[in-house]
Amino acid sequence: MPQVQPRRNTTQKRVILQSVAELGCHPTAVQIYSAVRQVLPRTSLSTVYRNLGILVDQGKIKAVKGAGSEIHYDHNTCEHNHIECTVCGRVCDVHVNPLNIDTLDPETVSNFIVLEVHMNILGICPECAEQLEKEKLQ
Amino acid sequence: MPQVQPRRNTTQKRVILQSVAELGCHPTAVQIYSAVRQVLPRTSLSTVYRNLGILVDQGKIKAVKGAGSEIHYDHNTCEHNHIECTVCGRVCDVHVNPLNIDTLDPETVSNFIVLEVHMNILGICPECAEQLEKEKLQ
DNA sequence: ATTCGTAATAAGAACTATTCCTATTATAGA
DNA sequence: TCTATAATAGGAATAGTTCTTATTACGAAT
Repeated sequence: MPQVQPRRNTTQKRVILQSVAELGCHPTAVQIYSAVRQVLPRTSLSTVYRNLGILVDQGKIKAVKGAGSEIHYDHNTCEHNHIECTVCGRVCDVHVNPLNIDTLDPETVSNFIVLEVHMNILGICPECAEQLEKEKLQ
Repeated sequence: MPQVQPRRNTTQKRVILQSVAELGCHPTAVQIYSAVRQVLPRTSLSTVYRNLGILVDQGKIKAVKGAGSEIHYDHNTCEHNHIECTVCGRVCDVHVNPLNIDTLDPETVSNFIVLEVHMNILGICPECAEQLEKEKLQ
């Protein structure tokens, strides 16, 4: 059976968790790394990645995969979905009624046991839409 | 304005498209590469990636991003969603009523212009579920 | 408070999936 | 058939993430 590892409460781990919460808008590992280094300048990127993994395992944050290749981290662990700007890559929250897992007909899900439903919406954020409008007029 | 490049109809491109269709269940670039090399043994992986990109641009296939880090390719370009096995990584089709983009309240989508809605379901496929059952009994 | 075992760290190497580069090949139009 | 150049094979480069290892520092037990 899987051992529960002891977990030390290090400064790095605390600052990393705090940075994810304070940055708010779904930062990437590198953005979190930059924020953490303003407080603890000797922090390494691998420490950031390792602790993000631990925090995800502990359910304290969530990892969000979008259209891009980077993983974003979310301090809001309540069930919700995301919308991503195809221009600037920004990720925002969306609260649409989730599909009720239990009402899914087994045949429509190829007889899979359904665990999680993720909805990812692609779009253009208001700022980028405005910018595109300006460029069109010139 | 964007130039339309001339496109040559090469053997590699034809075999790559055919492989995506014949492999059926959402192959990755490496799986397509293996299949193509059974017909054209000197094909390079970069040729596979380049042509997959062209075929996606031309709307002949679709790229599907799941929970894993590899991109899967889908010969079915009709709108549908996917379910992915968290054990073996297999991707299958799912036909659930899509969210109607036009009925979304602007405020719930942070005033984004909505372009596409992707639903990705995570679960356990029947084969892996059976395997896990067996292991549990031992 | 001090000691000590070991979890966590910093630094950078390694890895994986994908994209880019360049000399060579082969397609399609003349 | 000839020719211009798009596409190819092969491999280097890149980006994001994970792994390795010597060193540091947390916290339990003295």
